[in-house]
Amino acid sequence: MSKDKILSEALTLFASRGYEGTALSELAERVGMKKASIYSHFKNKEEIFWAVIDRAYQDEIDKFSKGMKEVQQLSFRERLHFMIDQHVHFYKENDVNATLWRRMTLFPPEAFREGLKAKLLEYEQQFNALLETELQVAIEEKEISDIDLDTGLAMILCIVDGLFVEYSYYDENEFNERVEAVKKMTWRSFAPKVEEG
Amino acid sequence: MSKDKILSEALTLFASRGYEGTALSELAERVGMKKASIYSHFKNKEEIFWAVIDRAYQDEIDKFSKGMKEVQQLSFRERLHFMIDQHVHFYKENDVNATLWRRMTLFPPEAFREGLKAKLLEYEQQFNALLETELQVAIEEKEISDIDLDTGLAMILCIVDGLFVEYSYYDENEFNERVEAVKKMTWRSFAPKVEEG
DNA sequence: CCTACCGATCGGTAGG
DNA sequence: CCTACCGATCGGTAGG
Repeated sequence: MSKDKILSEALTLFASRGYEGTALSELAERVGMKKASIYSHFKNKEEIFWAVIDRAYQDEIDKFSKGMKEVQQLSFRERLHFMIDQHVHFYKENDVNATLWRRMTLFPPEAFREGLKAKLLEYEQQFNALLETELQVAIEEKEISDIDLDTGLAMILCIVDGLFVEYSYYDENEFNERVEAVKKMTWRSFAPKVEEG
Repeated sequence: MSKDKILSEALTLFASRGYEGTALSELAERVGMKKASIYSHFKNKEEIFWAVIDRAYQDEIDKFSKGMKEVQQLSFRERLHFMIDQHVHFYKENDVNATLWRRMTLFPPEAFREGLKAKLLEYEQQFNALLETELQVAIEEKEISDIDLDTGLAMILCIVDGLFVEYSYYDENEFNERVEAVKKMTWRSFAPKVEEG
């Protein structure tokens, strides 16, 4: 269907050039139609934007929650590393989606700032709920130090956000080394003080 | 001088709307002249861009190295917290400079990509050299665990990058709490395992 | 530093 | 899904 084709080409363009930087004439050319014909599928450019965003958002949510179900039986340390890896994997495999997300989080088109912020907080809440349970169980079972939940949560989110940024400005090898370093250090920050890791 | 005024207004605009998103007509209006008059100070838009970038780069370098000199006598734990605070302070006080820098790093205008990358690596090398010395001394004096230098470096950079992202999407109170949480956890990741912090 | 202008391109519409 | 447009705005120039 050409509506899908419009959305997937728009995703690529919005991610690489931004919203205002994307011309509908170029979008049309990639899809293989004239610019005016786009308007028989979408009301205007803004409607295309939100359709693209909604799709990218659902993709991210689905992949993350599916992944976490697969590692329930592992230790907290392993689940922590898995969580970080999974985000990294997302940046790599799904480069366009992640780039769009990154761009729209950091530099939203002025008019869409509020709407995008709402979507982001929605995602964070789902992520937080999941993480909070993880931490609580790990503390109760003495897998990690008795850390304040919000403190531990803030740390993991900060790490994930930091790697998110760094992915786009280091080359693959350098980035992979950084991921391993950060996983190691992050575990150290959670580990019970008495045992040496 | 109106050349300075052009540069400082251009900084604000490039940071908040990006290069292509900034219209010379708006720049002129903010400066208080007509668009055509800008061309008596600069050859074209591109020349304004590089003048702005060069200035922002020098500012960032100067402020960071000046700050670090003032805390040489403190403990590593305090210097670590100071470094994080200083970056946070930089985002807050000097929001425009930092925002421009990050935007141009992550989403450079296509034509300027190579030139910008060179500037970034230059900055990172200076930052790394400084951090490396900090870590080495702290390890030798047994203030922190015997951690691989690159690993420790990667951790601090990741934290700083993560907080940068988060600064733009949390409100002030929430953000400040996250900074404190992250400082605490980051210190835990460096601390010798035997002493409880 | 200004007025007056240029060609190119933007998002969007009319009408088929 | 097309041709043929629209007004608005872009970066930049001529000439004073």
